Amino acid sequence: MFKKETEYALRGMVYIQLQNLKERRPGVAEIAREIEAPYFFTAKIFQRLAKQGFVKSMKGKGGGFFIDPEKKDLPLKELIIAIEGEELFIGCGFGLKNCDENNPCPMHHQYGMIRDQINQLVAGETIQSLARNTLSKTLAFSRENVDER
Amino acid sequence: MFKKETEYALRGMVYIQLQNLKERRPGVAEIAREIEAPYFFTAKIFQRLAKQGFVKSMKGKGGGFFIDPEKKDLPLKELIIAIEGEELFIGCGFGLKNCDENNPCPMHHQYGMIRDQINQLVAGETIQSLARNTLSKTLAFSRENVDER
DNA sequence: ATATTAAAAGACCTTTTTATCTTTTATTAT
DNA sequence: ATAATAAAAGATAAAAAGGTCTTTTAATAT
Repeated sequence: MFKKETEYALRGMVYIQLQNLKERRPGVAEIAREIEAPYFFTAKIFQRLAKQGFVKSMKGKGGGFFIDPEKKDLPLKELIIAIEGEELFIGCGFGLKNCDENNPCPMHHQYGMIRDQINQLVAGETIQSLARNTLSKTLAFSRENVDER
Repeated sequence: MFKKETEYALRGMVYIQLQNLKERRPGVAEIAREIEAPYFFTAKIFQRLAKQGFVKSMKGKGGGFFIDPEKKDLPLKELIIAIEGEELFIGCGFGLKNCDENNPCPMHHQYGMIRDQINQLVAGETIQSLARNTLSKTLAFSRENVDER
């Protein structure tokens, strides 16, 4: 569905957000290790995202990445479009350039529903909301490790 | 969503089926022209699909491609998997290798619904059913051209 | 028979995606 | 000040996707 670059970016952004909530600023080495992505590729991706303002960074000792609090509720869609373009969100399943209601491809209706659902997902979720999902899942999971006697 | 190769294959297969219904066997040149795909790339794609049995072909004068009547109700999924693999139908939206109910990615639930819908579409439709869609649309469209006085 | 037609085979090329590495610049703890 | 740390920049390279071309094989109409 998404490109590798997008997957790494999403995983990394959620990881950064989770660490930021603990008052930490992870560096590339930590991010790459935790999200299981190649170090240099991860570096390049976040360098680009920093330049585009999706993430902030600090150089030097104690430096690392953090998410601008003003941007933490930005829909995933904006981030994904910045990385891989909007083809997935507007394109035709058959690859036709002029597929619409008046000139529909053979899957027009069925594919339209899927595309709508994809749009709904990425427009509705944010890095913040995904981090919260993880947090509540982790909490639920760690509860199983609680000694309940 | 799909790879270019898959898009061309789907468009071409539906075109072949539509022509077969008119007792015609289109050649590569005609198919490529009609589906607006590069000639040699189209040739390669259908050569491969012929080898895999998704389509039959005849060489020489009057030759061309046609769909084995026994295969015309084969789900699109089989065709698509043969071309680009099954990643789209089983993979995690975050790109995690071990994403499941017990170890879900932050989008697990939401993405699962989309993946299910994709699977439903490609498992339910066939080249035959898509050709029928086109036919009924074309009919509806050409009706507008009918002089109704 | 043979000329013509059309697919099969496979070598080759280009672009995009994915990944790696080196050098430079900025920051901070000491 | 300076040593250590970490991101920025940018060159390079490997792999996959997308596309092109030439030669060979098979079929058929004449």
